[in-house]
Amino acid sequence: MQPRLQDIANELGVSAATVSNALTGRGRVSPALRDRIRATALAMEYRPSPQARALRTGRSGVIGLVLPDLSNPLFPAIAQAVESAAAAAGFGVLIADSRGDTGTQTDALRRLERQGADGIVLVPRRGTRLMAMDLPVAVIDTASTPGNTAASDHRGGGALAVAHLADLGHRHLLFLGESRQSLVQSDRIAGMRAALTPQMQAETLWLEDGGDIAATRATGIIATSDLHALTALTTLHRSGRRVPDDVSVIGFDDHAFGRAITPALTTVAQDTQAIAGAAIASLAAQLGGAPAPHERIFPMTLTRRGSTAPAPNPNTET
Amino acid sequence: MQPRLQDIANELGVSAATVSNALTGRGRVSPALRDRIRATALAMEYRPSPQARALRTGRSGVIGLVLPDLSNPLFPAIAQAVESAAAAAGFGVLIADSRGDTGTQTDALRRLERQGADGIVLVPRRGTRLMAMDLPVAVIDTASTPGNTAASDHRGGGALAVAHLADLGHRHLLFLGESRQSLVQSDRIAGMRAALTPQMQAETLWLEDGGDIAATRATGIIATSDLHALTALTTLHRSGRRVPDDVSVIGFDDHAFGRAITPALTTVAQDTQAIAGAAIASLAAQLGGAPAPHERIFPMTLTRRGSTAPAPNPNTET
DNA sequence: ATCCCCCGATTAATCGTTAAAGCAAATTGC
DNA sequence: GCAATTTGCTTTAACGATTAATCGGGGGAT
Repeated sequence: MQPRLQDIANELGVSAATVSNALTGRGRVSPALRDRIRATALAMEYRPSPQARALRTGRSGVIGLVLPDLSNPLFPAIAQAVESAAAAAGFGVLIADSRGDTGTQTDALRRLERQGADGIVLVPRRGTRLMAMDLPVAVIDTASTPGNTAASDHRGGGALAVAHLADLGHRHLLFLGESRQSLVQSDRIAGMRAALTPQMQAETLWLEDGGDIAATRATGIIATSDLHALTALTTLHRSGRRVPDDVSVIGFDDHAFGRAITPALTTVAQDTQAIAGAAIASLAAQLGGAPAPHERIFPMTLTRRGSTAPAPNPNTET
Repeated sequence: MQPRLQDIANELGVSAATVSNALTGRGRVSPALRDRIRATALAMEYRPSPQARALRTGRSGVIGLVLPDLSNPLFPAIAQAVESAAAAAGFGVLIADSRGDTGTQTDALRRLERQGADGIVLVPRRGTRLMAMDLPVAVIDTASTPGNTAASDHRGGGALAVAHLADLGHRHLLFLGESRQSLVQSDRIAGMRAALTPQMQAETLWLEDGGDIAATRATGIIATSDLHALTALTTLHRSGRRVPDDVSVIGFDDHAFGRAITPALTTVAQDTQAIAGAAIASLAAQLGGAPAPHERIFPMTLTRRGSTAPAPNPNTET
């Protein structure tokens, strides 16, 4: 059986309370005894019972992570970052996948609460209305979301992509989104639009409307995600246009497959580490009694790979 | 404050133990009182404290999930399936990402144990040696792994892919793997090899060795994952070979991007739901005192999409 | 020498739930 | 009709940690 606090106490002829004080460093224990206690605790491979500690202190050391859909390539990166930030802060991470549905999302939040999570990191399903919870919550979405805690500067990211293509001499762009409902996507496209120079023009194609990517005459395509960039890239290939020779393509979020394809995908990435860290820090602060820190926005970075190149000579076009 | 068992007891003038018995249905309570108790518990929105229950019963209702790498497109699907199977069985899921490293994997296992997981679902890093744990563990890997609990029939999956190409008249195949160390990959390729008909020939290319995919004269390529299939597909496109007109390509695991590309990727998928369900069932059985059920192997299924077509006419080749 | 204070430890009370034992009343068996 | 169960509920005692309250004693100040 696992040794308990009392076992260590018996071993040294002291009380369990003293052992607790020595290990947590909170009470008053003489330095000499403290060291002896720590040494024997180590020797006996003592592990405090998380359940007992949780019961007494009201803190489980576990936070919940609610994601819209793990099978969407966008989210595992966030999950990974949150997990590692949480682990670094001494928290475990309970996951819950809301599978797209906002109802399931509510269930997931309730379930995590029931399971004793100390706080929750929520990546909200689009169109979610935050319900009142008696747990600290950190929201990762966009600056446009009320109650948002940490997010990337999606507009700035969009601007980065446009600036990159502008530098390469592109004048005619296509912005590729999937759903107008997604705040992240519309923020990115808003940023793109705002960064256009007077010499440039751009059209926007929403995949939810249908429409043929290959029909465009744009020389640069910026998709709101790597997934749609991939669609663009393969569709273009198939219709005989070459990437990046004829058309340049940029994606978002730096998914693994972007490096697996030929040409590799130029992409605008989030600093998921920083965002996850900020979310966890916000929870930790709230748990420590501090008010929720204000929203933090992190810049995105563009990674240039093979899918972008200087615009083709206009003379050979038309 | 949350109502406690005692609060409900006071409300009805009974003892806390009776309330506990009524709610869990374990002790002896008259049906009439049981219903009254349940009704008031509902009315007072009573939620049992997971920590107190865990402390008393020694069961936390949480299982750990250890994955090699969430950023690898292969694993989120498994995570999602495990999460939903666990939720259905009333378990929460604590995730831990071992980030490739076997050392981190060991740490992750220890951490989950410390955090009070009742059991663990482990998708082992290649080359992992299972250490003895005093927790029930379910392993999801391959039938070739000693101690495996649930897995796909990877050999059978490989055979399916070969049979599909054989049906389409392909005679010369290329098998594309990444690492020989991966049991999953080598099992899949072994299955492919075994399914070759006498008229067929095949070469194997391991990406860890380097080598040019486009250099092959095979008319059918089977990659051990969608990711490598994607590499093959785009590399072929780039070198002027058309998919599926000149070369057919098959991947594994049915990742989301396989449907986003043009042509959509024919792929061999695992029944992740069934596997996750079996893993959770195994843990539940072990927690219930039963011996670990024997290994379960689930068939894979091939989904035909646009990347496979009849072999080109040999006359036009050469 | 006396008083006081603070250090260093102990005691005891909780946290909320459940398992086991106990006990009176109601029911059964013969 | 009386002993033997069964029923329905209560009491008691943990589970393993934290923490407020307490207490003895050594040392410094007066």
